[in-house]
This record gives sequence, structure tokens and C-alpha cells, in this order.
Amino acid sequence: MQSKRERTRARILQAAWNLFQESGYQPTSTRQIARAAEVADGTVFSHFSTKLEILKAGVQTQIKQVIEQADASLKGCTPEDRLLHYARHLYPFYAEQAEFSRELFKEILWHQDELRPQIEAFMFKLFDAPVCEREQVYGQVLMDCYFMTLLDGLGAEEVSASLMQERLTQKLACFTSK
Amino acid sequence: MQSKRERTRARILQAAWNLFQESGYQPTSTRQIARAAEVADGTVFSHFSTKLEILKAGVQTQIKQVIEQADASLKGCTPEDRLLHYARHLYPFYAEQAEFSRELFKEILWHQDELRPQIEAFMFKLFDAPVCEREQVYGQVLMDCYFMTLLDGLGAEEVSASLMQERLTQKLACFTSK
DNA sequence: CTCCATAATTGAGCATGCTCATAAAATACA
DNA sequence: TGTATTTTATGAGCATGCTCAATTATGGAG
Repeated sequence: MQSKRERTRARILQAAWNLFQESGYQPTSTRQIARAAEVADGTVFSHFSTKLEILKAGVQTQIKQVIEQADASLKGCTPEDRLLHYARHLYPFYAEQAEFSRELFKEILWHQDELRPQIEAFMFKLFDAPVCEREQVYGQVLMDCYFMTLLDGLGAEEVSASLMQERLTQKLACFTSK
Repeated sequence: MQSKRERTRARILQAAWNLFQESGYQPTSTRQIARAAEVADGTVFSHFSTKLEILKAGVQTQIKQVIEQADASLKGCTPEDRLLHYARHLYPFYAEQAEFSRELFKEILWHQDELRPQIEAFMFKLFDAPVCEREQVYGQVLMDCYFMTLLDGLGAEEVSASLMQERLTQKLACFTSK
């Protein structure tokens, strides 16, 4: 059985997630979260160091599932096909949770000690072999396109995953057609 | 002669810029700025809607100069050469003002109504002709590399403009060598 | 100069994210 | 069981960015 601490943490996370979904991340105050979770204001921060960490915890469990799904159904041999495959799974998720994604990327961009390993792992999946120097750089270019297309799409007033996929497809065509 | 309002604004901007340089953006409070500019707290916000707007105003005048310099000395014919040319001018600036750049990009990324026109203009400079469909997409890919290399570099603990230039050069080589 | 309307400035006050000394609860050990 | 120690929880309090009703300065018309 989970310890009392774990249960309190879960309550906070659940309450926060509900409120975030209902009213958005920014408009939800940590006091509201505390009240909804029936704990004191300070308790929230004894479980999560930051308001953003709460969001991160919530989103990460979801994203993990999406990635696992994508991993499981991975088809295509070329790195480009595979990148598109992941985009088809992940873009819709990011798009649906646009505000959360924006908030997270804001922070995470500057802490690539968190992002970098994920990117490395991602590149391994694209080439599924220890990548050589040349492939490494090309992989970076692919990732650049993947991320910029995503960031760009998340900034639009009408966030559309399909538009993002289309854009990425066009960009990737630059490489394969030459 | 500039109106009193303009002079107050200038005083605030100057005071803010000094403090930002001295102690950084985040550690400087708007109250400190007000005190240094010898105005009331509220006055600051009657001239700038947001703390970030102050920073933006300060940085933009500087960046304009750097861009003009780059424009004036523009050499090279291929889009890749030109992109690198701009990188050689702009990366060092962003790197030197790393904290400011990070703070600004955080916000600006999601308001591409501010960023988009600048990017469009930038692409025009790269191709110096009304770009066709195909070039448009390729230009986007170039920009993606330009920005991701920049963002990536700004996130490192040791921000190095020359490293960023090197990385961008490598990426661009993917295109020209094929 | 005097009056008045408009523009600029003021600073008390608000909600926020987060801290930290204290209190309560759980646990370990006798 | 009873006591000591460690782990959790508490909530008053802090500094922050920003607001807004009230106040003061500005400058133009009579």
C-alpha cells in the first residue's frame, strides 16, 4: 500500500490536474489547488518544488503513454518516415494540450539536461543503430525541423496538429527528393 | 525637444538597463527600477505595460544595430552563405546577452505575430527574390536550423557563439554536399 | 493671470508563487 | 506501553509584478 505521503501527493496532483483542465494552467492558483486537495498551502510545495513541476508530473505520465503507443506501432525504415510516424502520434497530443505544452517548453528549452537525453534517445530510434558522425548531424537537422514545426504550430491562434504534420512533411520532402 | 513624458520614459529605460546589466533581469525588481529612475512604482507601468517590455525595448535598439551592420556587410550568394553571415553577427550578440535572450524567446516564441514578419523579411534577404513555393519550404528548413541551433546554444551552461556557428555550419553542410 | 480639461504621476493595495519556523503525526526503539 | 526521533503538514508571512482611484502637473483658451 502506498504511504500516506504518496497518497497526499496523488491527491494534490489529481486536484491540480482537474483544475488545470477546467480553467487552464495560469489561471489556476496554487491556493486553489491546495484547497481542492484539502491540504495547506505549504503542503503543495513540500511535494512539488514548483507549480510547473505539478504540471510536468501530470503531463509526463500522459506523454509516456503516447510515446509507448508510437514505439509499439513503429513502421517505416527511413529516418524521415519514422520521424513523421512520431509526429503523427505526438503532435496531436501537444496540440490538444497547447497551453500546457507552451508552458512546459518555455522552461524546458533552457534545461537541455532534461531535454538532451530524450533527444538522443529519439535519434537512436530514428536510425536504430549507433549513429555515425554524419548521421548524427543529419539527425539533428531532422530534430530541428521536428521541434520548430511544433513550436511554430503551438504559437498559432488556431493550433492544428494536421497542419503541423503537413508542414513537417513538406520540409522532409526537401531531403528525400534531392 | 522631447516631451516630459519621453524623458521620464528614457530615464526608466536607462535605469532599468543599468540594473539589468549589473544584476541580471530576474533579480532586478520593478521597484528597484522605479527607485533608480526616481519615479513611483506605478509610473514604470504607465510607460511599459510589462517588465518584459522594458527589456524588449532595451534589446531591440541594440539588435537593430547589429542587423544593420550585418545587412551592410552582406556577402555571399547562396542562401546558406548568407544565413551563416547573419549567424556570425547575431549569435555573438545573443550569446553575450544570454539571459536576456532566453527571457525574450520564452515569450516571443508564442507570439509569432511579432516573430513571423521578421522571419519573412529574413527569408527575403536570403533569397533576395520573391521566393517560390519550393524555396519557401527550403527557407523554412534553413530558419529551423538557425533557430534551433541558437536555442540549443543558449541553453548550454557555457554559452558559446563560436560553438553555435560551428554547429550551424555542420548542419548546412548536409544540404550543400548532396 | 485664471480657470479648466487633459495628461502624467503617485503609492497604497491586490493576488500570486513560494519560504520557513512551528506544530502535529508517524515511526523506531525501550 | 511510553518516550525520543524523524517525517509531514501547517499557515502566517515575504517579495514580486501589476492595478487603479486619487492627486498633481501641464498647457491652452478667455
